[in-house]
Amino acid sequence: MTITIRDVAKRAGVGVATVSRVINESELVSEATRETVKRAIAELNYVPNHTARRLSLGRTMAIGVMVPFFTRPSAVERLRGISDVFEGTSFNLVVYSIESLRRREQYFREVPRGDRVDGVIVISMSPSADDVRALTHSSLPVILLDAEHSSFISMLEDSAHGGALATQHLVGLGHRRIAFIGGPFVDPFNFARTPSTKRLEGYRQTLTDAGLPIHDAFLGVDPNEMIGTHSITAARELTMRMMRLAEPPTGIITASDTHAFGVMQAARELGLHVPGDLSVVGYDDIETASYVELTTVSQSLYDSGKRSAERMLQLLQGGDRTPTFERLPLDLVQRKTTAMPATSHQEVMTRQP
Amino acid sequence: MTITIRDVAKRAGVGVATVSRVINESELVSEATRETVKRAIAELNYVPNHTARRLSLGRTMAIGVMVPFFTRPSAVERLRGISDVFEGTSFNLVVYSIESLRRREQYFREVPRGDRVDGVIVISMSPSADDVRALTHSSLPVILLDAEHSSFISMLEDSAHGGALATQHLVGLGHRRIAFIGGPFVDPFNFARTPSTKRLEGYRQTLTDAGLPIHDAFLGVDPNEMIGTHSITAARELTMRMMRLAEPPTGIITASDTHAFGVMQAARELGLHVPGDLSVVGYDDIETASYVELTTVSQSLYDSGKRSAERMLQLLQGGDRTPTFERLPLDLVQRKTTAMPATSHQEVMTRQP
DNA sequence: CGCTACTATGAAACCGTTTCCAATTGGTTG
DNA sequence: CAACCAATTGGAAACGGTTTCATAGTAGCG
Repeated sequence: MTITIRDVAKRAGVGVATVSRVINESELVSEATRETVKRAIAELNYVPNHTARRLSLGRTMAIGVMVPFFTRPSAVERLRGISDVFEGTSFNLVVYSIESLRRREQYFREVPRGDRVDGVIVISMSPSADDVRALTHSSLPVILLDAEHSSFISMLEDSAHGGALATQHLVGLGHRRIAFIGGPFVDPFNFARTPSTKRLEGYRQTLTDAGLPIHDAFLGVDPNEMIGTHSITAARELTMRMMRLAEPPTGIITASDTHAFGVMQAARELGLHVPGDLSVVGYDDIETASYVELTTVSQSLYDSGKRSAERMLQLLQGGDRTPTFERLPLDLVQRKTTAMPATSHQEVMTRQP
Repeated sequence: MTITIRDVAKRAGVGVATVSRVINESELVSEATRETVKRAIAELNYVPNHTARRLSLGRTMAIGVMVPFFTRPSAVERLRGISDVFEGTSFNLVVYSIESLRRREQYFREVPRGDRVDGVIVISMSPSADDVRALTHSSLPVILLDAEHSSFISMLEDSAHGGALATQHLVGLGHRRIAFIGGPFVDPFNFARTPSTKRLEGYRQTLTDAGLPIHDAFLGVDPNEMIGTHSITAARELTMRMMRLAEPPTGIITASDTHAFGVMQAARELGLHVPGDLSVVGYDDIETASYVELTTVSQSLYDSGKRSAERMLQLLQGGDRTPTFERLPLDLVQRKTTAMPATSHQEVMTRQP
């Protein structure tokens, strides 16, 4: 049915080995035969079978990215960075989207075997002891992005610091009643603490340092199990509730830009002006954040994706594989959703019993 | 190095064929040997080599999605729909992201060969004559999403109708000076007309039908070659220019939500209130559109992705492959960026010479 | 002119599965 | 008890490439 290397060999009147050499641009072929073979390839419209090649080569020319919910905005940004790097190479990018515990287990079992990819970038997942065994057993190069483990090259932001950055920004503007909305706090896939947890810690620490009280009513916990799913509506409802308190917050910091969008939606519905009546700080700096002029903590998602892919490329070319830890940069990007608290508004609200 | 089916066979004291039968849950193995083999597999921690299996089987258990710039919001939405469907099956999803003409050609040449995937979903690309040949030559099932060709099952919205919907909405609200911002009008990858072009047609037709004039100054052409790249800044600048006209538009319809975001950004910078001073209509209804309460033409991106994946699943199970055309539904989603034109503002502006 | 050294080439082994086909076994039937 | 049948089983041939290794041919050199 399909044309194989043998058909080409027959047509060109040479052996299969020679055809293979021509395909792989080996030097060991005379100019004359090379031409003959190339013509035969063109005439038959032959394309080498990828699977067969993989099998015999032992290499796949593909790198795998394992990522939970790859359509989440932050995942998309990182993937864009990774994709842009591999675009220029002969490596293919295979995205393993993890949307259930079953898939997670399956992929951690199968992908590292090395018969599917030549390297793995794991995003936003702390590998379990079993995972580590699976990953190290194969001798595949591994990079952890937005996660950390002593056995692998890891790249991660300092979430607590990020939470502190956001909080300090509001404190600096004069806010004294600052709420936090975020979650989930436990990763449903590996039961580890999520970055949200640490961002919350940074928030608490900053308030304490500033001598400000920590109110339970100012902690909004997104009850969703899945990261990024419906976090907008969750944040919207939490905000609604908070803003109806006798003494509502004047500023809200969030654990993700998506949460921040929910907060802003609630503000709109309540007729509150941002930042006049309420300041909002996001986290991640996804592309959309700039459309709506959201003040946010920038994770340089795109750049970190790019960086991890470049690092992977080095590893594939025999680069040093000793585990290193890279602290990703974090910046507060001030846009137009934060301002000094409106004292007038504050007074009006406090007068309510 | 790695353990193969032969190692298992040796350990279990059986032939490789038997081991293979156990793996594939064939009935033709006695209960006793099945147990022995299973134990051996467990002891050796054996996992079948995926590539070898593919080669031997001729099936890949993967379906490919070819899509330009898969991190574009609209592409992400469609992918999410597709991904959600395949999540429940044993098929893997392989995304072929097309970011250059070179890649486009490479993928159209290689992917349809059938040694990589068992089926192809092509998004937002009209296949050229060569592509059609390549796609039909292999006997792979093919589905076109957001594109149309008589040789394949196609699913596409009526862009002209969508452009008309948006325009009619503004006309109905009483707007008489309506601008259009969109582009690119030619797909850089296949030199075909883009949906933008047809949306523009719908806009023009509607204005003509309503007896309204068509001003050249009210046509904003996004000069970007690449779909979705920097369309925000392009739209922002086009809006800036338009709003400084002696008689600026009171409403702007766009060829994508991203363009609409650019329009809104410009409005904010000019101190114009949306929808009080300017009405804005987007196109696509990407997730972000609802955050910012953008009135837009909904393409049901997620649903269309889902639909195409389900259809593919049917084909893979031997479903009918005769080319059909499915017109995707289109709806105007009215949110909060459109309203009646402000007559006062209009008057003020028209008085300027 | 004979020997060596090197280049170009093809046959065959290999990668790790699945599957066809033949062989063995044990049980049933006439 | 011979013959036949069904149920298991294993050897070997695919699948379509790459690569080792041996060999034929040729050029260089003394």
